[in-house]
Amino acid sequence: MTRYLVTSALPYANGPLHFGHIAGAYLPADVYARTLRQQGEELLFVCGTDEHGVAITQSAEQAGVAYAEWVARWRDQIGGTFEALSIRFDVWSGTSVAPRHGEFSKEFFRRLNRNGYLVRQTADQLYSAAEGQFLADRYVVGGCPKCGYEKARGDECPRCGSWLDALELIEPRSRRSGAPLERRATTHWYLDLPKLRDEHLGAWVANKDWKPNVAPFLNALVKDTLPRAITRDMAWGVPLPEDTPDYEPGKVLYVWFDAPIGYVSITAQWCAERGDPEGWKLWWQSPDTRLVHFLGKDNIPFHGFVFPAMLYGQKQDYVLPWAVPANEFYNLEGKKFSTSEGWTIPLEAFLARHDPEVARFYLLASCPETADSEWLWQGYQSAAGQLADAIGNLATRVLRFVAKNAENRVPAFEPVAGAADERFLLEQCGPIGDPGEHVRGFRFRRAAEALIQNATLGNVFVDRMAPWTLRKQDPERALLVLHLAVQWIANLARWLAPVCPGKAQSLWAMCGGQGAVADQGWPADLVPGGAWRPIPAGTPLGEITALFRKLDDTEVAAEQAALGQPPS
RNA sequence: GGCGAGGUAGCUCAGUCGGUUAGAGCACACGCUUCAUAAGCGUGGGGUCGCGGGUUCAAGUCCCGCCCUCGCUACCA
Repeated sequence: MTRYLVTSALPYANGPLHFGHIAGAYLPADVYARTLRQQGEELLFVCGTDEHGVAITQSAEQAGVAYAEWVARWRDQIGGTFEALSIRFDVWSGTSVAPRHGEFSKEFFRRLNRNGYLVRQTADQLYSAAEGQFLADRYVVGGCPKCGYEKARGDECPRCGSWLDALELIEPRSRRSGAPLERRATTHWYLDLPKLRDEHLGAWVANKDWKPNVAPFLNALVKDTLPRAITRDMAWGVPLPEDTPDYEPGKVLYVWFDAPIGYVSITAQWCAERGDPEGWKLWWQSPDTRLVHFLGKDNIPFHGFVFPAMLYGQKQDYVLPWAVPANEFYNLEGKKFSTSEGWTIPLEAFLARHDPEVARFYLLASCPETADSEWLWQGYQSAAGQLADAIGNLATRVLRFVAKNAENRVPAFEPVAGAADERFLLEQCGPIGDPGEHVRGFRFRRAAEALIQNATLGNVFVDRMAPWTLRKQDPERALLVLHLAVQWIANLARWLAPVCPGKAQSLWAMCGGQGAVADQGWPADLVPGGAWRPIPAGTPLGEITALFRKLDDTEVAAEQAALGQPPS
């Protein structure tokens, strides 16, 4: 049986997440996972923080905190963000704490080496004796060999724009400490991407059905690929296996290499916690698995080529990604999100004034599927209005009417007497959308539209039937109509559950539904006489409340005005 | 510089293999309705499809050139 292994790009444990990240790699994945699960699929949703790398060591040192504590802080902080937004992984961990992460990473390295996909190369790099480490190009400053500018960076000169090799800089020094640097030879391991491409990955990439915004980019990348270094001289990370030929201490696996292996080790953690230490193999090495990587476009090279190459190079029947729904970038009111400049929406402030479930809907409805898109406060206002007017108001107008005129219970339904009205609802009030189909096709904006479309269909039905008129002229028929309307709203709750889980639960309960709405399956058989009516006749309604609050213009103006204020 | 993506209604965006009069939502205008969160339903106005040329019976769609926006350019994850 097919099973789905869903991942979201591991966030780097060095700063907060903002709505741009959420809209790109996390919320769509969560909605996908919830939808498929509600449709009965077997699915595992894994994520955790990416916790190695030099950027983390520098930030931790600057903060005067041990590396492990620094990443734990961000792991908890980011985990809290997901929790607040109801983004729920089956397992949330991190690459420095998943119990077998080091073991898996070393094993990946060993097998790649044994299978002939690693090469060693020695090259000069700039070494800081004062800091006791080699420095990445971007952490080096010095004189530009082209224009003489004194503060050129190791990768690029900000004045003349030339591309630079850090070794060409005049009097190179550390950007942080200003300490002078020396050339020193170091030997590193490289992943032989050209070889992996020629054996299998090139054809795999060329034949895969990528999203149209991904295919040209990825094919160009694969064509020009070079071997890529996978080790670094530093202390924080997964050490090289000691049984490596010509082993030298002091080297760790480069963070980009061990990070995606986190998907595997975190899966193994979940399995082990359930008493099945070898269960990860079923998820990673069975042809029945569909591996789905959600990510932002910055991660396309890794998930579309490099990590698949690492998996293939194991020769252990690892599955390669089945789908890589890569989203573009998400901006805020016309500019990039920038935490340092205050051009962001701080989560605590947002939660104090707004509803995270409305944010989920709006982020989904505006998600950067095919092109960059943006958060607009007016758009958020409009989305809240759509939810309140189309869904919330449909519920209250129908349910309050039932409460007043039908003893607050789901009225009875006579299939024969009600057949014409059922047919009218399902066939004459507009096309029925299926948000689930759109979600499966990674068309999240369409899924949000389909949700509203189905709510509108309910409103059309109520308007055409006018139960307030029928009540006086044909009370029995009015009850049939109300029965159908309540059942339709109960289905709306089921469609809504992956996007706004809490609201959907409230809506379900208002209709008299028992248990968790996410356990009620997906609406199906929406044809006259079909089994699409989930609530038994006679069920008492739950408490009826307004589901969604709308924003007025002054709130929107205040939010817009708050942008760009540096964080206090 | 190189590579890639994009430019369609006031706003956000669809538009399949070239094929009827270029679509949707929001916003706006008018009408209907009064059950409901001043909500709902219906109708309508609104577009030189970035600019110029070409191919074709036919171009938003294919080809060439130009303008503009954005991203990447690999040891930053």
